[in-house]
Amino acid sequence: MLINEIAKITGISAHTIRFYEKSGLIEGKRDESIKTNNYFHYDEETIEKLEFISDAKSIGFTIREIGQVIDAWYNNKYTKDEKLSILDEKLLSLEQKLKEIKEMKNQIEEFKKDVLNDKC
Amino acid sequence: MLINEIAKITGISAHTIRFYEKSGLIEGKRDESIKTNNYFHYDEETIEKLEFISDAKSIGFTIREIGQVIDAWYNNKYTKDEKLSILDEKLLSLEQKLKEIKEMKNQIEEFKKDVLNDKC
DNA sequence: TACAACATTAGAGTGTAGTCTATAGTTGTT
DNA sequence: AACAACTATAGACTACACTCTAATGTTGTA
Repeated sequence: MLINEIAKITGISAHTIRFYEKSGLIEGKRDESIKTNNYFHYDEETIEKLEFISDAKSIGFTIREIGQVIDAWYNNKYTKDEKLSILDEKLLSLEQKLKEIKEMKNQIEEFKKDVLNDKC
Repeated sequence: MLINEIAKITGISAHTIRFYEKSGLIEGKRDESIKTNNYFHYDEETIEKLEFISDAKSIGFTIREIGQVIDAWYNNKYTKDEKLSILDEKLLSLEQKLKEIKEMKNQIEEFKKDVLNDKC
């Protein structure tokens, strides 16, 4: 797949995909048998990664954090223990986010009560 | 309270407090009886607001969103119905965030399984 | 073969949310 | 009165995450 095809599938613009590539989140391969151009080719795994990136961004992970998780998932940049420790750290921060969001829900429910009771 | 006192209490720098003030999230009052300076004075309510801002930022609300909630909570910029509708909208988006975070937790659990089973 | 549609790169520009600097004036202590 | 510590304002600067432009080259269709 060339960049525009994967862009269409994922709904992420070619510009942004190139930005993610420069940021080290994904990696296209060049077809060495083709000498006339140096187009990048992307595979199914890249689609998975881009979908993960969208999800992770939407919950507030930074590019750097997403890169760590992707490396822990796909690459051999880390040992098994390092991978597990990165993933556990992310799980912890997700727990924390869950807690914060639940607290915020309660607080906004309180605001609602105040509004209903004309207290503000 | 002057700016440095409220900064110390909330742990938010005076610079950032001024930035929030310019952004319309909080509002200091000037003491009209003092003619020699135009220092801003802040009250307990501003501390509450700043603490809310910290919490809301941490779960990914933008300044604009935080401003809406603060206006729905404290100001008479909106009618009762408008206030309730803003707060309900935020509750919905928090529900959505909860869902996304739970899904992400599951996905990272899957990554962990793959790492444990040497599948990546 | 013309030419639209695609590809690459470097680098500029945008919006958000601060963060810092410079300048100038004020307050409180010695 | 001197001086440190505070205050306000404007505007410059930063980091992040895009988003776009320009220049240049390649591919596929009429």
